[in-house]
Amino acid sequence: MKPVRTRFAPSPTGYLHVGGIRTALFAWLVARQAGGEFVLRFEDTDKKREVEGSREHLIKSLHTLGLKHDEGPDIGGQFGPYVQSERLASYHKWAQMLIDAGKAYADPYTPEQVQQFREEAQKAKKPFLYRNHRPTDPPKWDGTMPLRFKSEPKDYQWHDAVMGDMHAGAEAIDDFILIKSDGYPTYNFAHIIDDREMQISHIIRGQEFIASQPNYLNLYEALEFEVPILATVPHILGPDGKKKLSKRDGAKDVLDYFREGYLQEAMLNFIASLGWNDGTEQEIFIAQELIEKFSLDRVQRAGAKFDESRLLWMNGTWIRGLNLGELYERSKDFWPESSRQASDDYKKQVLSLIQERLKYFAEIPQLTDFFFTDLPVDMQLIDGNKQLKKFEHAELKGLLEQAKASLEASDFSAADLAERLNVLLEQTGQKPGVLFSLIRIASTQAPSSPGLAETLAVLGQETSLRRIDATLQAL
RNA sequence: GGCCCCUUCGUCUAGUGGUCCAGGACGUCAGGUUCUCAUCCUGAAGAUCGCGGGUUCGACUCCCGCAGGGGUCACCA
Repeated sequence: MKPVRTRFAPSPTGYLHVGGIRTALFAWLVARQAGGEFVLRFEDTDKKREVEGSREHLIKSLHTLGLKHDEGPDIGGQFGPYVQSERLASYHKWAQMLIDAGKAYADPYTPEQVQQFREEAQKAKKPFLYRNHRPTDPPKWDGTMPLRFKSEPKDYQWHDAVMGDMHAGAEAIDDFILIKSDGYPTYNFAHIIDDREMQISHIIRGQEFIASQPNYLNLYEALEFEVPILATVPHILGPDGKKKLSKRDGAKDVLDYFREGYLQEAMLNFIASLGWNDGTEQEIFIAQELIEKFSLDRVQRAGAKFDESRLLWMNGTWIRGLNLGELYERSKDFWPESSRQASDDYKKQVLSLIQERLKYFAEIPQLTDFFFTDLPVDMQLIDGNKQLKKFEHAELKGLLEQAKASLEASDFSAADLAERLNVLLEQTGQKPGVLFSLIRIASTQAPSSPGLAETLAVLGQETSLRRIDATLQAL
């Protein structure tokens, strides 16, 4: 049994979205499960499409999700370099071997001529096959023309760890380009050489490569390479459920989710369970469980739609599961401006009150602002309240005066406050819906808040009474 | 158009011939938890298993056809 070595091989052409990161996650899980290596490789053979800074961005995305690679451009490894543009000598060496064996030849046509062949095929409603135009006496390859693979078309059957048994006819095989006229290899050629030289055991990649697989098999044969285990992962579809999730259609950068305060664990859990399950009814998985339970053959063959509401739920579940100290550490960048002067201890008290209503950290400001600053008295909160609007302001004022008197005598522990609120209920003969709403609105000026007694306890006596006074004056 | 892949509640899915007039989760709706929001709990609606044939005593599960969706047919990956 060969050691398991998986790879994630993005081209540095931008950021990583949820669909891309899932392929990386699966590769990482397979490696970790087997105690193998997870390799990062940059496929930068298209210099025109390269985006400045995307290499760092890609690495950061991977690491933020906890997908640490064992070998890669930034950390090296014994099979480097891990950047295709630095491996040109290798591609040319193998290309020369193919030429010598009569299995590769120079493409004498201009791009315009090839394009014309393509259009003719299209017009005839036939698939375009370059090999139908294969030159009988190609010139010697001097590096200024593309180098093409001289294919040997035939039927193929192969096994895919996700898709199962696959097959394709000889018509799927063509003379594809190995080396472009700029001297760089195509993906089709380079990845095969790299995977061989880096001793990659599993190729886990997106569905867009399925149609090329017969070509690759043909090339493996010509090169006399062993074919790695193949696993084709279906695309994640956008919310419209049609097209694959793509940057062009506004798919979010995974780092954007972290900027909004999604937890790494939730994201990992969500992405893994999009199109994969362990056969039980378990929904929440920690990374270690994913490593233990993941298997390629339980990955769905159909593409799954990206459902953000499920991610939101999952993130809330993970937030609720964190202990307070951990939650506080993670949420530090998300507190509102108004909290700047507040102590860590105070903020932790606030956090414990909102923990169960928090779905992602970017909500913290709107959930907590009133804990840090006196909001202006908004009579609409009272006049628009379905319980309170039935009362005259004078009546409400009387109720609030009674409440104030009781609160003035409280030690402001949550227990004492709860007790006093109960007594007030009896004394005034009012329903909680009336009395509590009134006090809550007066002391927070927020449309919603955590439980009344706890909120008052955290706000403290001085602040609570000051706000109640402000409301009394407005009534 | 050729080739290839896919098709179970709105969404993610369980399901490998009878235990499925289809189970779970998200979402939605209703009720409960002394106020709001959220959590939590309970309940409800929601899939004639894409359609049509067959095989079988019996099919979501096997076979054939069809339709729909997707991928691909680049000197992009």
